[in-house]
Order: sequence, then C-alpha cells, then structure tokens
Amino acid sequence: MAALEQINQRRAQTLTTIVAEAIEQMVITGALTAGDRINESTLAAQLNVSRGPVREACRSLEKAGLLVSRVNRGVFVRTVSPEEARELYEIRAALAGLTGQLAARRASDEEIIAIAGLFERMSGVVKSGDVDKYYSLNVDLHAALLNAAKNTALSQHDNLITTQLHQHRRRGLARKESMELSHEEHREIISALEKRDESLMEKIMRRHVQSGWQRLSAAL
Amino acid sequence: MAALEQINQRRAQTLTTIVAEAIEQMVITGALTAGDRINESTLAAQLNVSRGPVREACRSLEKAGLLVSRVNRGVFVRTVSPEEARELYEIRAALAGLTGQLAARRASDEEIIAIAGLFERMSGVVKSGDVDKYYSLNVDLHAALLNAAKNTALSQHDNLITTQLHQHRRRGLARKESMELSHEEHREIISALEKRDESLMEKIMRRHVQSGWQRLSAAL
DNA sequence: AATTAGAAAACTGTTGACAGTTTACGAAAA
DNA sequence: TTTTCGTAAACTGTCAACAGTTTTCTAATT
Repeated sequence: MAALEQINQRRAQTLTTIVAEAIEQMVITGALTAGDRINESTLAAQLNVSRGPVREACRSLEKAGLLVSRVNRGVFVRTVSPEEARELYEIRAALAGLTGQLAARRASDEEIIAIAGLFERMSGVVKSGDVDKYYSLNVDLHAALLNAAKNTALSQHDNLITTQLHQHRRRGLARKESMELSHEEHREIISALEKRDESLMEKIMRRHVQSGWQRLSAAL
Repeated sequence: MAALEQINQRRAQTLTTIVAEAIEQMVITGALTAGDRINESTLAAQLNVSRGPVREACRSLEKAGLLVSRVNRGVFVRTVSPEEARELYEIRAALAGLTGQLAARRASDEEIIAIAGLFERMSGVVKSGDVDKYYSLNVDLHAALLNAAKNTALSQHDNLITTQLHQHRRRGLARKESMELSHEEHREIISALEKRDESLMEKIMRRHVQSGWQRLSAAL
C-alpha cells in the first residue's frame, strides 16, 4: 500500500490527510464498495496509525459525501441511490452549463487550441474503440474546460459531485455507441468554444451532461 | 452557552456534531471572524469536552469551507476574498437558476400558494422598511423555493455555499433601496412560478442572484 | 428446529498523556 | 534602542487506554 510509505517521509502533510486519501482511493478503486463498513481499528492497524487520524479522515470524507456515519455503529461507504444520482446529475448539468459559459468567456486562445487538440486525439481513440482510453481523455477534457472557466470553487464543487457519483460514472460510456454519441457532443462543444458562443456553450454542456445521464440511467 | 447543556442530555448525537454546530454558530454570529484561530484546548475546555471531538469537528467544518487548517499551526476561520466571493456567487447563480427551473416544474399548487403568500407578507415588510425582518423572510422564501424544487442535494449544496458566503451576505440588503429592488425581482419570480414557466424562472432566478452580487460587490 | 435470553467479544465515542513543532518572551549583542 | 539569539511556554499531531454501546455467539427454552 502506497500510503504506508508516505507516512514515514511526511512533514507537510498530516496523517489525517494521508489516511483520507487512502480511504478515498479504496472507495474509488472499489476496494471498498457502497455499504461497506470501515473498521477504525483494523484500518488504523493496516495503515500503521492510531484511530485518531482515521476518525478525523472519516469526518472529512463524510462531509465530502463519500461516507455516512451512524452513531455508535460506525461509518459506511455511502450508497448513492438512483434517485440521488439523478439529483446529482441535475446539479452537475447546471454546473457544466456554467463551466461552458465561463470557458467560452475566459479561455485563452492557447487553452482553446489545447482543448481542440485533446478532442482530435479522442477522435482517434473513438475509431480504435478503446473505451478505457476514451474515458481517461474524457476526464482530461472536462478538467481542461474547468480550468479554462477560471473558477476554482466551481472546479472544487464539480469534483465533489463527480466523486460522489463515482459508482455510476464509468458505466455510462461502457458501450461503444455511447462513446460515439458522447464524442459527437464534444464536437459541438469544441465548435461553440472556438466561436466563444457563451450561451450556446452553456446549452450544449448542460445537454451533454443530461444525455450522459440518459445513457447511464437507461442501464440502471 | 447552549451547547454546554446539550452535551449532558445527548444520545442520538455525538460530541463531534454538537461541537461542529457550536463552532459554526460562532462563525455565523461573528463570535469568531475571518482569520481567527481556533485554540483546540481552550475551546475544548469551554465546551467541557476533550480535544478529540473538537478536532473531528474542525475537519468537518474544514471540508465545509468554513475553516482552513495549516499544518502544525492550527485551524483558522476561513477568509473569503472578494475574488472567491465572486466565484461562489457565479455558482450560486447557476444553482439558483436550476432551483427556479425545477421549482416551476415540480412545485405543488399548495407550495406555489404558500410561496406567493410569503411574498405578500414581504410586501408589507418592505413598506415598513424593516430590513432585518425582510432578510429573515428572504431566507424563508429561498428555502421554500428549494423545497419546491425537490432536490435534496441541491438544497445541501446551496446551503453549503450560502454558509461560506455568510460574511458577505447581509450587507447586500443593508440599504433600503436594495431591499426594494430585490422585492421587485421576487415579484417576477412569483409570477413566473405561477405560470410554471421553467425557462423564465431559470433566467430570472439566475439574474436575481447576479444582481444580488452587484448590490453587494458595489459595497466592497 | 426455531426462538429467546444472556454473556462475551468487538467496536465506537471519548479522554488524558506524550512528542515534536511553533510561538512568545527575555537576555545578550550591536 | 533595535536586533538577534536562545530558551520557555503554548499548542498541534499522535497515541494508547477507558467507558459504554452494539453485535455476536452460545445455551437454554419452547
């Protein structure tokens, strides 16, 4: 476990943040799945720390929406119901709209070129049908758009929601045709971005997330 | 301090949550202001608890964006710069737009009537010029709209951002003319809500927050 | 065989103490 | 008087132990 090594060579970080990152990784990679309980003592022993930092990390991840705690019963990996996922997607769509609007307004020319380049790379990946690679580049593309939007708080909130939705994310692109549909939507996004059409960007980005939800919820 | 009494008669809550609420109240009421450091030992002694729960509460409020912690230096009440406030208002505007859209779609007829009634009460308060009362009803109105939108996660996120903006909130309505402007915008909102015009609601709600920011940032 | 009751084990909530770092203070030097 | 340096105090980060609750297991009862 990589976390174990960090513990001895720290100075700027604190055990709490290291433990929090370790738990978050376990949740995202699936080592811990929805409903699982986190045993404080066991986890503390695994990470070679005491329960204090583990508890602090859990409080942090609880607020982040990754864990839920029941008094005297422990903390559990949060289960996001389809209903909650829909709610989160509604928010994500609104935030994506804002991201698009702001990106169209504030992206530097260089950023737009870089984003367009990213899109071109994805075109190749779509042809090859490499879904995993596409997924990874898709993450990069959205991160690039968020950076171009120049709103740190927006990035943070988007990241928060995305993390909460981790259980439901990848499946949406699992089928090849979904990937192709997604890619066509990206084409429109790039086009609107190059035109710096704020209201179009907003509309398209929002619709992009909504159709992502369609693709996903169909598979629920 | 009310927190002290709760501590002995608890069972469903945990010390951590009680302490967190106590700190949050101190921040909101201004007992703690931006930049202040939280002394763990002192606060723990005041609340008659040990440092453990205090630290856990701080981790929680840190993730909530109310506190920031610097390693080996303690946790401080977060300072929200004008720049950050603008970012947060951009997000809040987008979320308000979503709130309006969803409220127009999902509010029950009874909810719409109740919200319209709230607006009527506010009309009276505006005439009387009671800014504090208006502020309080304004909070109620926004809460009612959020409830009508039927999206729990949205309510939570809006609440998160609103709390982060607490330092900058009240001032926006401080002047009487601001209150009157705000009230006229509310009139449009109610009208759009009664027509269940989703896209109009979205636009107006967004603009409402934006002009709230205008009123506020003018005073910065 | 199924159910219930009771005791033991496991675990969470909380506390107090220790270690290392930062801050505050005061004396010595410029 | 101001600055620098070193020491003491204060405080954060971490840990280990205790108390009370929940869960599990066993055994008795139906």
